[in-house]
Amino acid sequence: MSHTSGVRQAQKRQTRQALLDAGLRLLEQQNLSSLGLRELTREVGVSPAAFYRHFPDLAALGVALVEEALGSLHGVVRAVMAQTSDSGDLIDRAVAIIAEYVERHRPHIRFVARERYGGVREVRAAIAAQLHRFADEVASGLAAQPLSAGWTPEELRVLAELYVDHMVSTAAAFLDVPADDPEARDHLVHAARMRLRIISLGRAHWLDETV
Amino acid sequence: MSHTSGVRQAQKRQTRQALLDAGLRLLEQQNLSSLGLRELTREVGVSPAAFYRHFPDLAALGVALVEEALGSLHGVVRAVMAQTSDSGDLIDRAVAIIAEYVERHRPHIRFVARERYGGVREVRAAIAAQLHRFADEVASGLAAQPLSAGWTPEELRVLAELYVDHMVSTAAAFLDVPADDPEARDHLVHAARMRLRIISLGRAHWLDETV
DNA sequence: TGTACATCAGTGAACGCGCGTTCACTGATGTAC
DNA sequence: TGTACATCAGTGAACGCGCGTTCACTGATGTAC
Repeated sequence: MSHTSGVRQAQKRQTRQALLDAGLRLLEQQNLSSLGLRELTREVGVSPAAFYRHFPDLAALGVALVEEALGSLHGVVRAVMAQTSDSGDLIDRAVAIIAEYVERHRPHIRFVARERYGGVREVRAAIAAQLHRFADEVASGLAAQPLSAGWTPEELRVLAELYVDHMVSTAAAFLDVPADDPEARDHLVHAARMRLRIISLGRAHWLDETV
Repeated sequence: MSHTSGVRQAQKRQTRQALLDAGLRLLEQQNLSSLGLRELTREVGVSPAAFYRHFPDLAALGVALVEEALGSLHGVVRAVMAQTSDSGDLIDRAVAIIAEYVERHRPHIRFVARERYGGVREVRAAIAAQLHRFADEVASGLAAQPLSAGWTPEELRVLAELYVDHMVSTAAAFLDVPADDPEARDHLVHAARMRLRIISLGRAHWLDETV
């Protein structure tokens, strides 16, 4: 029908996606820098040479996986930050959202945790850029809150990074919880909430100190 | 002279240490799981087979590097925690100590950051065990402080983990600062202090909430 | 002190293996008329 | 609609290479007497 859709184009996209999916699957057990090109194409069921029709090398596939893993989280972060107050309710909801996101995207999150300080420069840079964007989004969400009156932009930025750090280390902690251990999960949820409350309490009293 | 010293024993230790040193050097640029045994022994100047006189495989060498990297930090952590108050002074000193430790053990810290969620199970487990011990040490240091009156052991543990998390992510951030950029370094020191102050403020007001 | 034997850290050659990349190709899809 | 040519995703064979591990060995160090 329409020449823009294109059977060929659709099939190519399909193979590309199969490479990404198989890569993610194989990367649950290993590093990107130890993943083999032949190992990957074998898993997909195409010839090794076919890989080059989609990516110049495995680093480029890794960068694409970063986008897949974190791209859709920006909307989530902005939505959470748009909610009004910093009450206990909001904290509980934020933790629940992180926990659920990790559970539904476990391989993606594991990949990001592994490669954040991993051996492939391009992938490290892509992850750092995404986390930087998260901090931007949290910072501008914080700036809109009444509690932030009297804070300099630099101070808000530091606070935002603290929240993002907390989000990352909480997500990484959830990775270690087996899917069938709700008790350990609850324990982690409880600890994450407490940590967030401590940070938020510190935030509320920050200006006391200097006045 | 003494049969316990032993020239042979000393030479063996020397080669073992050369393997560890060369490993650390090579791991500045790559993962443990992509480090080659032949690559390592070539760097040291021994035959590939010589490696097996010291370690069963590269994972065991990784575990030894974890001990080398973090073993000596426990004394430092306990010393910092033994100091009396949670004043601004103490925070500044703690941050300075982290910054200095990272600067003096850059390759070790980089290795730990890389392999914390890396591809080698034994090494991940060794790092997790060390961080667990740090949290224990911080928790028992906190318990001795007057400010901790009214806290349950579980709450103190969560707080300790928050401090350890902060220590880890601060150390990782210092890794990205080039050695010849004191301005970026100062910026990081400032941000790390602020984050620690926010956490400590939250700690000081924790009991307000539930009273 | 001297001698005869034991230990064992390190050697060097050999093995089979899977790797990343290249290349000319095939045949289904797309395009022009 | 039908035909002739262009495009290009995927093939399969070939390449040279470095890998981890094994093995019988060598020769300096250690030990017993």
